[in-house]
Amino acid sequence: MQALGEPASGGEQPGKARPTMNDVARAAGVSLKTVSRVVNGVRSVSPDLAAQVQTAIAALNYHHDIGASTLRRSDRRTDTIALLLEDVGNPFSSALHRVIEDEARARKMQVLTGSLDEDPQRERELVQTFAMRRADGVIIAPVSADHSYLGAELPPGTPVVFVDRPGQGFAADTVLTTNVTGAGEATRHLLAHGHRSIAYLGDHFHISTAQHRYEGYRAAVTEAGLTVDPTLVTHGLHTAALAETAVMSLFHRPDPPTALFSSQNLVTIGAVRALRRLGLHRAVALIGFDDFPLADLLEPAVTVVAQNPALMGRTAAAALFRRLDGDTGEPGTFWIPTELIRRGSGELPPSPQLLSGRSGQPL
Amino acid sequence: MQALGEPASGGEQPGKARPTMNDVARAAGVSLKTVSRVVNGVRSVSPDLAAQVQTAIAALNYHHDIGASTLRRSDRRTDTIALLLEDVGNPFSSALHRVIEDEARARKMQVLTGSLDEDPQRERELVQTFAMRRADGVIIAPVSADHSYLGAELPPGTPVVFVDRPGQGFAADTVLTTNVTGAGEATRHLLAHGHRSIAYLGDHFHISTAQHRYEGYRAAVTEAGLTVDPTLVTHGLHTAALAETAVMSLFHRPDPPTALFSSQNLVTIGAVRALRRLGLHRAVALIGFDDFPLADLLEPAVTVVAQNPALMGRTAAAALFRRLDGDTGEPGTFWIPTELIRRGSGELPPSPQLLSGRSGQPL
DNA sequence: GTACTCGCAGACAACGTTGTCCCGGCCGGT
DNA sequence: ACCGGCCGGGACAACGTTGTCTGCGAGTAC
Repeated sequence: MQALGEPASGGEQPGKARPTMNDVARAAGVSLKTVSRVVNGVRSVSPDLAAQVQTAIAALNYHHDIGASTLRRSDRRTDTIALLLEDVGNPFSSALHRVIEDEARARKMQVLTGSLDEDPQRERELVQTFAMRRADGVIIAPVSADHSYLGAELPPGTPVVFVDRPGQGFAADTVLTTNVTGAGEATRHLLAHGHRSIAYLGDHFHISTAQHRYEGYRAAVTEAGLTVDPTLVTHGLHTAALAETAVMSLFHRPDPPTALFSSQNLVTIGAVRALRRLGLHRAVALIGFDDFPLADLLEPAVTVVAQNPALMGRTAAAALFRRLDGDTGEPGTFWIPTELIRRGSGELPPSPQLLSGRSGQPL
Repeated sequence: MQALGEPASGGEQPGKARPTMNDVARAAGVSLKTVSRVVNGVRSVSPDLAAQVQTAIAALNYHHDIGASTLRRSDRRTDTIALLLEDVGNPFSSALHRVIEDEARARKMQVLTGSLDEDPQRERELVQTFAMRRADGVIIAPVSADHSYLGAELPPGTPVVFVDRPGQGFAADTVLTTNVTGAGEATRHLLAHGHRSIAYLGDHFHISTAQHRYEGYRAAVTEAGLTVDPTLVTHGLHTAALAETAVMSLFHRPDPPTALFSSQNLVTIGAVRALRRLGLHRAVALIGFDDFPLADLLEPAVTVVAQNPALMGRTAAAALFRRLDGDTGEPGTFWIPTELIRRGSGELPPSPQLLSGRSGQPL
């Protein structure tokens, strides 16, 4: 077996460390600065000299040191953007990550990512770390309730973009889903199919998207001339398991709802599980906020209000790059629309069985 | 509205750039080196001097520059690890990413990620980029057929770990799923339920995991005293759509299989879609390699051979860190076992309807 | 023919930090 | 009282690169 990490090809002095521009200059018989010019593609070097330098670079297997370069350059660019997400492992975050990586690649920039896990402390730590690494810009799906710290942490002029949730106390471009509108549309869709008793299943209420989705639900119910029944509203459902138990208990009451609106992915899945266990999956209407893979293959297929993470990511990246290119206009908010995808679960009519339950018989 | 990116708090000279250790030293009335010592937590500084320095740091809002620090330090550590994945947006890759981020965090290291999209060229480019950024170590889910270039690209001694697939031409620690065994177990499970005609649905055959999973299928079929029917073997199914059409055509023949083994996530999903469309989802047995969310909520729930991306990621990170800590032993291969999860689709018996099809009637 | 310009290349300093060396003072032992 | 060792702290150089300035030779306009 080959020795560990041993270079396969030659071209290097055995005992020496990596070659520097100085070594290349010596080997090519030119000055250090000329090597620098060649490496940076400055056109003023004569072609034959440039060729000499290239030969020496290849012969010595020279590698440019971006760190040293960044230190010396006047613009101090690291060609790095910092990306702070809820959890790089979840589908929404990783979809954002992917498109932002693609946009960054087009500008020859690299992406440093970190997961926040709803922990404001972690958010600050990561911003600090990325600031020490001199990231050129920061895209944050914020978790903290106060972002005024960004002013002190980041060098003045560092572009920041908030995505998915608004930031507080720091003016920056912001990319948001039309949460109120989307949740309203879902709720109205259920109302239009005859439902009058629609339960709301929400994530922690301190999360701004959860607040807005609840607001959309509330507004739609109120517009329809109904009042929101507080016993049909649940907040704080952060996992599928919590959502499942919440839905189970909803249907152990004498007057269960005939439809569910769930404000988030995992909650929707928990709701599906609960309805299955109760045998009510064909009886209770369900619309979930945020699409998820295989929603179309469930029985019934799940109607959702789909977000557009790809467009959100592209928009956030574009906003960041515009700032990096020197735009210093007022920060703006970009609204990314949702799309109601009808698949079946949201089009179920109110179940007579459940309605009869209202007259007294528990399920 | 607040001006863009304007610092909220004071403590900085308006026209000046970020303060350096020199500024802090002047403000604290100590030498530059003492500031460095305090920042690096060297214990030999007297407590009161250290306090003075800390005060100055806070007053000036000083931020350490890791780039300059790295350049000067003798060990040249950047506390960065490079992670090259198939696609940071797919569930398997992002699961790996997440655990590796967590392990890195425990060592105060950051992760630079990039997606390869099955493109060997892209793999080389990213390795080059990350080498210029002097990543301390590299974890690669390889795509290239030849990794001897790593020897020239990376500084000698840089630890490399291959994950999910083996690397070629460069000796390094490797973390692999037991693909042959897992695929064999799935196939034997189908055989044990009476199936004699089991189709294999595979990804591009140049992908090593696809080869190994096919090998496990082939071995199990052969062991059972049967011969592999080449018309039941399909390679090159890289998307769900391709898999769907492949399965459709499998069942438009007079002697369709009674069971399917799909070698990959998207292929499994395509197969499920096809069986649904054919109305055969309760008639044809199916086992998929690699688990996926909601597999348990489909009808019937999908039996899978689950991989363990979390354990793979932890193992890869641990191997990398061991090298960073100085271990120079022979590189090894770590095998991560699979687990057969019985959910229903893999336990269906051969369908009489399909078997009768064999005597002549097309479906 | 001279002066001016322009293209090209090199010498030198500097980016912000840490490694190395050295100095001054304090301690304890004789 | 003197010496040796130790410890806290500072001066200086260096990491690998690029910005700036200067010099040289050739081309061009008068």
